[in-house]
Parts: sequence; C-alpha cells; structure tokens
Amino acid sequence: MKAGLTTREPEMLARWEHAGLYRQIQDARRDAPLFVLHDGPPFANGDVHMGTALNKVLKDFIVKSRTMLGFRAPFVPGWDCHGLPIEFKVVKESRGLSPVEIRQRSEEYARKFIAIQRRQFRRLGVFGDWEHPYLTLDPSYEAEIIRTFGRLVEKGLVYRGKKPVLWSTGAQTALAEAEVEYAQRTDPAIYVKFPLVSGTGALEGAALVIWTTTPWTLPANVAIAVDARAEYVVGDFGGTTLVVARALLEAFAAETGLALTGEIAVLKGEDLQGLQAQHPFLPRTARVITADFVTMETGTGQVHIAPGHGKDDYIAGQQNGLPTLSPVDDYGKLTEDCGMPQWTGKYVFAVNKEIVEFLRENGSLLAAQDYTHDYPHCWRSKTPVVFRAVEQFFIRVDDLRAGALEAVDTAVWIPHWGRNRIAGTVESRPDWCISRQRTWGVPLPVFYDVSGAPILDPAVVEKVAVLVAAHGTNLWFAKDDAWWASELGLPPGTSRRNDTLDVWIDSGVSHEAVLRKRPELAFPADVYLEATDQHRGWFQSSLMTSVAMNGCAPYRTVITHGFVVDKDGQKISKSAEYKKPTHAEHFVDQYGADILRLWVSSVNYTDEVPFGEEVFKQVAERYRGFRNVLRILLANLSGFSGGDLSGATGIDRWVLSRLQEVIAKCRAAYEAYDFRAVFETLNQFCAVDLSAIYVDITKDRMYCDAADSPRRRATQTVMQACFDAVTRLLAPILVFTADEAWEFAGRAGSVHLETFPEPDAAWRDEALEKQVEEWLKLRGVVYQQAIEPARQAKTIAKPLEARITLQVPADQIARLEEAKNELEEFFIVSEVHFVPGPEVAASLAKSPHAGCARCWRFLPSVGQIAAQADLCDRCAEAVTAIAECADGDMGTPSPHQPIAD
RNA sequence: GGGCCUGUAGCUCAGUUGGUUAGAGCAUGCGCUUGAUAAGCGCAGGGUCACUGGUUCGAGCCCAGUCAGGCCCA
Repeated sequence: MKAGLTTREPEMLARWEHAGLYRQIQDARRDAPLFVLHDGPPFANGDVHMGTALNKVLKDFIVKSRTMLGFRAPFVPGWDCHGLPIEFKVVKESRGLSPVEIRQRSEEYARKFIAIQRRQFRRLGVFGDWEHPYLTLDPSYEAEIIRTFGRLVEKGLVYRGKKPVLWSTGAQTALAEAEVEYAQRTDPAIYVKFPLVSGTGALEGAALVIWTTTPWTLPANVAIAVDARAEYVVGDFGGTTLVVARALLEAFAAETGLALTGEIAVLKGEDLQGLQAQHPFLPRTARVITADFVTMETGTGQVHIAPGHGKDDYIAGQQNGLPTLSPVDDYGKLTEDCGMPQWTGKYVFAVNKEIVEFLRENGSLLAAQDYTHDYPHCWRSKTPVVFRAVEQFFIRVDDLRAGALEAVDTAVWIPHWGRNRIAGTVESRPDWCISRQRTWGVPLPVFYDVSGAPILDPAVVEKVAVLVAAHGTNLWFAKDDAWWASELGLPPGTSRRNDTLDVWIDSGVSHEAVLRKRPELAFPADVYLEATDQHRGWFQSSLMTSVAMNGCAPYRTVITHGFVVDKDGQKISKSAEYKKPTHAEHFVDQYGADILRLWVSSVNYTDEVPFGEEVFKQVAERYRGFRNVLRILLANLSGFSGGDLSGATGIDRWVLSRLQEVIAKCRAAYEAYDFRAVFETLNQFCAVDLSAIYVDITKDRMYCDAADSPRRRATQTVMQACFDAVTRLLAPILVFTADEAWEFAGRAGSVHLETFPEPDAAWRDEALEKQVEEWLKLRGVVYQQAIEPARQAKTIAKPLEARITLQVPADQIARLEEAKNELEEFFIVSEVHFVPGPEVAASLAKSPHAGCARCWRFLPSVGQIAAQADLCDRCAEAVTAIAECADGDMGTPSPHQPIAD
C-alpha cells in the first residue's frame, strides 16, 4: 500500500491536471461568497523543505476546507525572486559580471527554482493557479513596487539619511554579511585621553580614556559611551587624573603602565552621562552617553562612539540624537571633512600610524600596542572592510506607528499571542531603511541633479513605473543616464545610482500588486498564514505599506505556525553537520504526499512542529487505519443501490448519531483552522466507532443476513452515510486517497468539487449514545472477566463459542433482557444470560449448542432443519432465498471484492 | 542580555470556569481470529503532568523562580 501511494498519487495528479480540476472548482463556485487566502511568497531558492511544505499544506487545508464549506476560495501562489542569496550565488559562480549579466543570471536562477518548487508543491496535492503564479520579478509586479514607492514619497514618508554599511574599499561597493570573510590582521590598539570640560568636584581636571583598534575613526568621534550601572573610579594615575572602570583597573595598569595611585572618587556610569570631553585633535567635544553594549572585557569601560563607522555606534547615535559623520570616500580615503588637512586623501589603514604619532605628540596617547584580531575582509578583493555611512533612504516609521498599532488590533491573530508579538515589533522598530547597494532587485527610482541632490518626485517615479511595466527593471541597468533623463524629461546632467529597494518592499506590497490587481482576488485578504518569524518580516512589511497606503491592515486574520524541529525537539540546522533528511521530497517519495499531509494535520502547528522518521512511521500507520476503514465500508457497500432505515437496530442509529457529532465537530474545527481536531475526531470515529465497534459487530449481518434483509439494508444505508461523510471530511487532508475512494464508490466527478456534509439534528440521539456507552462498559467487563481468561485458558478460541452469564443489579435486568439479541450481537457472542447480583460481573461457559457452519454462532436452532443440518434457522432461510433466485452455489457467503486496495 | 512562546505516557495529542484512582490514538508485550488477512479483534504494561517553592480544604490547571527548547531582537 505504501508503494501504491507513491505511484498512484502522480497518476491521479496527472488526471486532475488534465481535467483542469482547479478551474472546475473555481467555475463551480463562481457565485459563491469569496474567501481569500493570500500566499506569502517563498524565496525562489532551493528545494521545498519540510517547513515550506508545512506552510503550503496548511494553506491548502484552508483553501480546500473553505471551498468545501461553500466559499469561492481561489489560491494564487507566488514567489519572492529578488535578493542577495541569489545574487550572491550567481556572483560567486563567475566573477567580473556586469550588472546586466548578474541580473540575467539571477533571473534564470530564480526561474529554475520556481519551476522546481512549483512541481514539488503540486506534488503535495496543493491546488492553485499554478499556471499563473505571481512573481516579484514580473514587470507588472515590479512596476507596482515602484508605484508604491512613489505613493510613499507623495505622502512625505520617505527621507534620505546616512547609515553605516559594510564597505569594500577594494571593490568600492557595499557588502552584505554573507560577502564578508574573517581573517587575522594587526592594528594599533590605543588608549586615548579625552579631558573633561564639564563636571565639577572630583571630575574637575580629570580625563576620560577610550580604547580603540581603529584610530582612523577618531575624526568621526562624537561621543563616549559608558555602562550606566558599572562602577568607575576617578583617580590619580602617576600624576594625571583619569576615569577608568573599576573592573578594568588591573588590565589598564598592565597595558599602559599607569597604576592607580590614589582614588579620588567613585561614580556610576549614569553619573557621567551628559558630561562633555574634549576631542583629542578636533575643536569639539564628545558627549558621554550610556549604552548597554559597553562591556568590561577590554579597554576602559568607556567606548569611543563614531555613529558613521559602526552598527552599535549608529544605533546609539540615533537614540541620543548624535550626528553621523563619515569622512571616508569610496576608496577608503579620508575626505577633507575629517578636519585634518594633512590626513585628507590618505587610505584609512595607512593613516592609522600617523594618527597614533600625532596623538603621541600632542599628549593624548596613553599607550599603544599592536593588536592582532579577526577582522572582516571583502570576499572578493580580500581587502579589509570598513564600516562607512552612506546615503540611504528611509521610511518614517514614527509617522506610521500609531496607525499600524491600531490596525494590528483590527485583525484576528491565531494563536492570540501573535498580536503581542507584532505589536512589540511595531513599537520598537526604528525607521525602515529601504535602500540597498545591490544589483538583483528593483531599482530605487531616484535621480540626482547636477549638484547631486536627489529628485524625489512622485511624477517622475510614475513615469519610471510605466516604463518598467512595459520593459521590466532591466531597463534601469541597460540604459544610461542620458537616455533616462531624456525619456523622463529631466534636465541633461541628471544622473541615477545603482541602489535597489529592500526586498521586504517587494513582498510587502503584494497586497497592491496581487490582491488588488488580480480580478479573482480582493483586498484585504481574509487570511495570511506564515511561520512565526514573519511577525517581523512579511506580516510587518505588509502592514506598514498597507497602513501607509490604505490606512488599514491588508489582512483580517493572521495565522502563524512554528518551525519544524526534529523529534528530539532540536532545531533543524541547515549546517553541514545536520545529516537527517529535511526536504519534503524525501518524505513524499518514501511515504506519499497524503501521509505528509496527514502529518501536518496531526500536529499542533502553533508550536514547534516535530517530524522525523519515527513520526512519519506512526502517521503512516494512522493512514492505513483511515484507508482500511474506507475500504471495508466500500466492500460492504458493493452492490448496494440504496435502501432505508426500516430495519435499523440500536447500533445503526448509534453510529448515525455519532456521525452527526463528528460532522459538526469537523466543520467547526475546519472553520477554526484547527486541523488537528479534525484529525483526532475522524481518527477516533474511524478507529474506534467504525473499525473496532460498528464494522466488527455488523460483520455477522453483512455476511449472513439475506442480501436484501431490512436489517442488512439499513446497515448499508448507515455505512453509505459514514463513507460519504468521512470521505468528504477527509478530502482536504487526504486529497488523493479521498478522491480515489470517491471514484471507487462510483461517484461522478471529484470529491473536491463537493461540499462538506451538514449535521442532521434529527439523527442525534443522546439517550442512545449514553446507552451504548453503558453497553461498552458491559462489553469491557465481559471481555476482561470472561472471554479473555477463557481464551488464555484455551477454554474457547473465539467469542462466538461463549455463553455469557452477566451479573447486573436486579433493577437493570428487565431493560437488558429487552435488548438481549442486540447485546449478543454487540458482544459478538452466541448467548447472553442475565442474573441479579450486587455488582456487574461476567462469567463464561462453552456453549452447549452446535455451531452454525455459515455464521459460526452456536445456537439451539442448528440441526433443527433436516435439509440443512449444519445451519441455524436464519442461515437456512437465507440460503434458501439465495437458491431460489440464483443458480450458483451460494451456500456460504461470498467474500466481497477487495476494493481500493 | 531583552521580547513573545512552549515543556502531560516511547511518539502525536486531549485534559472543560482548579475538585474523586490524569485520557485517546499509534507504538510495545501477550493472546485470539483467518469471511477487512501486506488486514481485523481483545487484554495488558507504561505518566512523582520539566524542576523548585507559594496561594488554596484541594493544582496538570493559578502565582514566582529555575532548567530545557523555539522564533525574533541585541
């Protein structure tokens, strides 16, 4: 059967595609109320991983179940195509490519993986408009990205500022983290005095001391950071009054030879906050600020802050309103802004030495050593990297924050704590830097006039959008400044740069580019569903752009799922040491897509989601349970052409009643996106109510009653209802198996065109359900106390050989006697007698009667009919009836044809 | 280090507003059946509810802390 799935599923897939099943479903729901699940685009890179599969299958559960709940639920899959990981791979493969070439190859790369992932998603049984996905590299999509930027400009939400980036002075380009490699190099480590110019008492005449390994950043110094809670000593160090963190006094003495000779005062870092200290060579002061990244590992506990030359420095600068200075050019040479003419034009790593000498001469230098450390280098030019502030464009998040927080509360967050998570990130996020110095992306549509000032004009941006919609963004890279200037009616001399937009803008505007553009969709979406990392990612970028443009959230409900973890609860590492399979294809090839889907339905997706071989083996067992139940129902229904419930017994009505509950529970669970509850409910119903109880008990009548006996027909009617409902309810999960069963049952069309069954209150019978619960308790006693011991003792082999004596409280006997025949069937024994007693107890005797050759029950009627001496009265009658209307030998029941194996 | 979250049998999960000996399915063991048979049925074993304190007549459920794990920041 396992082997069956992996070959049968692709066959069914081919049939679906040939028949255009997705189209059929959409057509069938043409006038139904709309339900939009908007696909968050996966990155077009790599194979479909278990996490991606989990995400897509959950989405498919929603789309299919809403469809079966009566909605029109289109699914337009998408891919995120731009971005560094692709560009990086392309550039790594072959160097020296022009931007146009990089973009060509990046697109090829993205399209290759879109094709691969699309095949893998389809293989999972995910329905959608796979022929027309949305791609962020489509010219029409790119144009929407550019238009959105224009709208943001129009609303005054975009500004230009400086921010430090990793910069390769060898390649004159910004680098991403991934493009940096670490190598050892030796730099001067220096201790520098900053005399205090404010401060009274003990601090009068004292100097702060910083430690740095990048002397060339001193011209950009604007502050000194201390740890607010740490203790600092103001003391005499061989004639000069210095401030040093207490924790570093010893190390300071060892490194500089300056030992504390007299303690003047002790202060907390926070007491130093706000003081001004004289810059060692520039006519300005550095302000003392506090920062939580100050450590007591090296230095003095006082950190030189140059916001233009470090990430921490920049953040601290933003928080304290400090200017971002960065007097370094593209080649790593100091510019005249450094304020020291003798250093201007010199390479920063060369000028270090001169700076140190200068400090030594002017008395600011307390000590200098060579310091060897791991330092980032450009992976391409191998030159040491600098942090350098460059012009960037930002979105004013402060102007959006209040609106975004309000919008958060208009959406439903599943699980509910998702609300806190996104609110937290929205509250704390700084302005959004939307420019990147990359090639594989949508160009930042900004021009510069001859003086170098940016032209931020929505009308110009719109013109760019129109050109891009027609020709794609390659145009930006293929044409020169003069072409663009003339095309857009800008003055000659207008130039443009090679910045691209942050890829979070790409996917973050999908509500504009997809929800509003596709005729079959609508804004806002009913549901967004992604992993929890997207609270900071797509959920937030989409929220910000939508609040900016629409003043509301782009979604009504946001569902998040956890990450997949292996069965030990460890995260699935992408590193080389992690050897276990993590690709969906591995599990699909081994077990089948339906089993992968059943796995998704069986876990609590709001937590971390465990998987692994053991988990899959277990799920595969459960799959067999479902499959076998469908099979036996189909087998029992073979030749059945409709009937009624006139011959129904208690157990039939009980199953029918239970079925109504199952239907109601499953529908409610699907509505609440609680697929695990669907799984549990159907599993319980199939494994226990149907397999262990109903089907087992009714075997006797299915095999031995006359084919058209009212009792048998009633049972088939009930089984028909069970099969029909279970197959439909299972369809969103076991997409292939359910449709296969539907086909075997002779139904026209796909089960995926159907709707879910609706519970019929008329069939609910809670009194009966209670009664059967009591019977089940009695059955437990019968098996525990009578049948099981007798089997172990080899008194009997099968329960039908047993005559049970059941002791029950006297007041219950009359009621039980009434149901005596049903209880014999229910216990699957030949005879039951009731005797009064203080408590429920069961005992057993081997039946004194002969066994019927046909139904295997031991009954007094066996042998009473001379013509059929080995049969009981019921079987004799059934055989006679068969003989009258048929010619074949039907004395024993024919095994039903195995169906759907 | 900070924010959000998770931790119940070997596995996946239930455990209603705190209230009797904590449940299910699967897996395991033993047995039965051989008319669901690369199936089916029965019985059994298995949990100091992560740990430690606290509130309460009573806590898997409430509170605090610890440990372990996840995501996002730093």
